[in-house]
Amino acid sequence: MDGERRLTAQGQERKQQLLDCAAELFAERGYADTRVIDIVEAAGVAKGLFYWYFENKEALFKELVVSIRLRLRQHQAEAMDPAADPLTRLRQGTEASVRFMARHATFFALLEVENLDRQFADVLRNGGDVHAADVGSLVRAGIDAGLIRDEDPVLLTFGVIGTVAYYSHFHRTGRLRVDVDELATFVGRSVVRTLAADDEIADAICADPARAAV
Amino acid sequence: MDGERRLTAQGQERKQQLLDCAAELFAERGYADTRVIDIVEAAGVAKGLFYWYFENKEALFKELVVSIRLRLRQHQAEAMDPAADPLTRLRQGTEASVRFMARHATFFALLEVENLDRQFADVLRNGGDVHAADVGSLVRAGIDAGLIRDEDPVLLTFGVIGTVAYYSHFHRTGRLRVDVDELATFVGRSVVRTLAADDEIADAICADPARAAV
Amino acid sequence: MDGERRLTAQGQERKQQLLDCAAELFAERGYADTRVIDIVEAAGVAKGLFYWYFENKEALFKELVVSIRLRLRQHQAEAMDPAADPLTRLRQGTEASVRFMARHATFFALLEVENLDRQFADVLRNGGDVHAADVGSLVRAGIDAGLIRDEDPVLLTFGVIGTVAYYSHFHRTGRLRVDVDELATFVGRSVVRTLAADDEIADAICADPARAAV
Amino acid sequence: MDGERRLTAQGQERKQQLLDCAAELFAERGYADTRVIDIVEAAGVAKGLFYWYFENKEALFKELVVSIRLRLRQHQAEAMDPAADPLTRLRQGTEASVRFMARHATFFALLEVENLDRQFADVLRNGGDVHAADVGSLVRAGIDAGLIRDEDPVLLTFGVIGTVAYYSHFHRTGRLRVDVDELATFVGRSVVRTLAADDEIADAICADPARAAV
DNA sequence: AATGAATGAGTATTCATTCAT
DNA sequence: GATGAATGAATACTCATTCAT
Repeated sequence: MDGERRLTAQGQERKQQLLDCAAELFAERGYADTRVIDIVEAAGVAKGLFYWYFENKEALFKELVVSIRLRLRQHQAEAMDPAADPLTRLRQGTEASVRFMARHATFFALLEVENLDRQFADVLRNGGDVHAADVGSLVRAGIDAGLIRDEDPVLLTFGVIGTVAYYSHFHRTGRLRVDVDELATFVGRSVVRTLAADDEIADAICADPARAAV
Repeated sequence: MDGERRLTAQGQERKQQLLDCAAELFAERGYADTRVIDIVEAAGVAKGLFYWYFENKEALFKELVVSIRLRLRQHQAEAMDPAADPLTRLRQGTEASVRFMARHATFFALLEVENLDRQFADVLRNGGDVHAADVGSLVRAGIDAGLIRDEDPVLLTFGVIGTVAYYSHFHRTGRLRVDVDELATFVGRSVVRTLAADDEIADAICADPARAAV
Repeated sequence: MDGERRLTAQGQERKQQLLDCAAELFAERGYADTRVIDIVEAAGVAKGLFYWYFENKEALFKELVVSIRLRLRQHQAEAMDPAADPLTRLRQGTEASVRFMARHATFFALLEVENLDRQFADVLRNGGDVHAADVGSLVRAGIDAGLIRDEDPVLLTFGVIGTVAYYSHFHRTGRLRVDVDELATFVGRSVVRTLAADDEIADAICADPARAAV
Repeated sequence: MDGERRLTAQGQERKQQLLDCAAELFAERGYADTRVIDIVEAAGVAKGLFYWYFENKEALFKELVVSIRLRLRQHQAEAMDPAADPLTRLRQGTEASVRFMARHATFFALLEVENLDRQFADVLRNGGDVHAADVGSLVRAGIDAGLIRDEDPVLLTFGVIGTVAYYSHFHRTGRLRVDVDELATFVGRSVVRTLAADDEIADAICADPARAAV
């Protein structure tokens, strides 16, 4: 109704509290199986208060998604050495993504709602497109630099995104029982090897010990 | 209560009809947004008949999942040359999977429910595990034959599965606008390149024109 | 539809089989919780056959009630010495009733439906009225003979009926854990004592060892 | 889930209103034939509110049963002279019960569900057991005092309970068309006469004009 | 800001009964 | 007589959202 409600500091906290409780519950049970009353009970407030902070359940979810996407992107940016070559940057971004997704596993379970619920297609798609653009420009730069195989950059781009997403998924759902560090390194190298124009380049990039610590 | 109802030929047809209608609707609108009445209306029968053939909505869904998994596996088996080396077989199976999933895109949208709905975790997980075992044994054989990089076979296996799944997903959801043949070939090669012990092997396997036509 | 269908000998048997199965199930679970399909499954026949023998579920129930009532009445008649005085006859009838109801406990659980389901009020009421008339005439004869207290015969009559019914109920439902013979004797004496004009008469009647063996 | 919801004064009223409406409807049509919507419509509230106050239809019914039982017991307690002998107290309790059950005939029709619906067996049984214990201790005291015949106290106890229940039943269902006062007096005397050790005692107790006016 | 009572649209499931074969 | 597929009316319960206080 208000579009954007002006909140006091205390109000901000309350809202964040609701967002956090909701995120955890959504991740645990999924969107449909999490009732508004579950969220407010987890936060220890009355049902009516939910609608003081959020338009409705859907709005909260979208807010959650946008915020997670944003934080992931920031994390990736911080992990990538601006001075490095595109393929190294991709490796760094990949490792950072795997780590971040493992650390916020509950959050990312949410994003997979995408596949199901048409009602969220737009928010999710939008976030995905931004990410695809980020990766895409690196891939193109890598091709131009002769580091990455000269194939359809769109296909290569989705390969990178998919690899990260799927390994994270299997890790999160417990099918892949390995250490996060090991996983991040493996996925980073895997991406490099798939993209690299030849073995030599791949080996060189993979050998580089300077990987982001985030 | 009945476990397995004995059906006449006509009954079998009716049941299949309901399964088909349901599959289409599930794919279109998702599981939750497809009501039982939608299914029976699509089939042109009365509501009560649904419960003659199925315990409930959930049971129908599970039956659907199991059947699709089964058909995919058969398709893969047919596509793989029993006489070929493991890596070639993986390439054949990968291509066949991409094609099959593209052809039955509506069906496979369903399988992604997995991520969301805990109530189906077991059926879906089970199907996934069977598949993982299939791929895993090929990967191991490939490593033994020196064709595949000597790394953790479990990680490699999930890389293959994830690559196929994600490319199919992006293709199905329209983010990847390419021809199925092109996609299948690309994914097949991509998998080979990621797994192959070195460039030479990868090139040799990828150059082989003898790919399954299914 | 047919009102009265003409049945072959085999048909009669089939019908009786359905009646027996139904009686047992009704007694176990009550009328509402016994489905037609439970009855036919218990009898090992198809659902449709039920409606060959009975108008509907309600009709079967009523038929059951009438038949049980009839048998009880016959049993009582056989137990009562035609030559005996009214109070002795009441004692004999009472004992016989208790025994019969214990023997057919499952049947009699059914009759208590009366209290609940308005739809059966008439059949049940009707049966009860016949019984009340039987007992009533004995009570009146007893009063005339000076054996029974000179009070409102209607009240006394319902006292007899109620005493039998309630003791049988408590026995059937397991609240009263005594031997049937003991119970029958006790109830018989109890009725006599309540009705008898004085202690002497009561003692005399109760002392009489000649009780029906049915 | 909530166990016991904390209610405001207004809430208490609303809940009682629903209980009252439900009691009336249950009595009129029986439990099964009273739909939740009938109850809320009678109370003039929305369907959903029912589930704010009660877990479900069954829970409301059980609450109703417990409350009626409680009130009956209080009524009996008030009617019995603490200084009187056990047999007199039984007579007083009996008369009070008959009056109370006549006054709340609609309520007591409900309790007879017991016979049918296994789902309520426990609540009802429990209430009945408490009552049986109350009566039982008086019976035993009467035997010890030489006022009551020296027979199995359990059998005698159920005789008292059954007599009251059955007379009330016949009265409620219209088979016994007498004045409540007359009925109460009659049942009281009848119980006394059945229990009393001899005529003299019975006559003495019955002659006592000091009966409870409740 | 906060409460919690009130609303009501939405849906899976049951089961007696019918009927073509 | 017998089968079992087909029908459809009937109903309890959920939960997002609103609103008076």
